[in-house]
Amino acid sequence: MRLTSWNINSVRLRAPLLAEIAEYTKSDIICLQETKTPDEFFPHDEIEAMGFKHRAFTGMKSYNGVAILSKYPLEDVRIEHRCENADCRHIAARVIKDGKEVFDLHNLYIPAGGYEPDPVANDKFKHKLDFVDELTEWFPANHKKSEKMVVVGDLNIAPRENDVWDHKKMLKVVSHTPVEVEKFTAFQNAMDWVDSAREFYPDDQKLYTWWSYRAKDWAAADKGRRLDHIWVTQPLKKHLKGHSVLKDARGWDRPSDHAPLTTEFDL
DNA sequence: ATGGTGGTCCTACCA
Repeated sequence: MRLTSWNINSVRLRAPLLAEIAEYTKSDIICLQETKTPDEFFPHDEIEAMGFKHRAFTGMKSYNGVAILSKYPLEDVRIEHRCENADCRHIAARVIKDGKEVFDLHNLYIPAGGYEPDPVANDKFKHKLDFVDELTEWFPANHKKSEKMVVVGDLNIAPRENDVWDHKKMLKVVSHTPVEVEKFTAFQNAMDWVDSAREFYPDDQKLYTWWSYRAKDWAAADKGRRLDHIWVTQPLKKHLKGHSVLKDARGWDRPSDHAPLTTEFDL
């Protein structure tokens, strides 16, 4: 089974690229963030044609929006809200293969947090920190570490030194500040989540999933950040078979600023 | 130090 996560930055605009990515990554399941599309305009026909007969999604006009596209049945779809806010940033479903649940899948889009890394001066940064805090409490309150679970998404935090192009320069930049990393780590530890990327690309290697649109030559500058993640609970760790970032997709025509990432399971 | 780009939807707002 191959599972991909991609911040698509408009599912309507980039449905053709999605088809290429689905084929290229041979994905059975694709989780999207920033679909930016109200549910009534979700591009079902194009996605059905890609072979994803099972879809769970929640969207709104212009902002946010998450979707799970699957070749396997999805059950018990849950649309969750954090921070007493109606934003479409968390959707979950049970993935069913051969009549049995293989895992409970959670697709997240954590707030980006604005520019100023100060929760007093910047409400967006406060929202981001509060959102992560809520997740840290919510998962253990609603699930057990012994469950087979997967969390994917644009978590908008690059936690490790080699998850950014320059650790020292990035310490004051939202996405890599110490307070974000501290809360991110607490969230990860709360369920003993396994970071599937770092199972295959150790901490001493640079690994990114996002490159700014504003860079003149994003590939040459390579000032990336690893903002997107695929985590699994401990019972799934032995089923991890590989991980890759489709960096090439960042260089395709009219790209998202995020590259897709794929984890392969022997499930 | 600043501004650099892109999506949505028409005016800013978000990333």
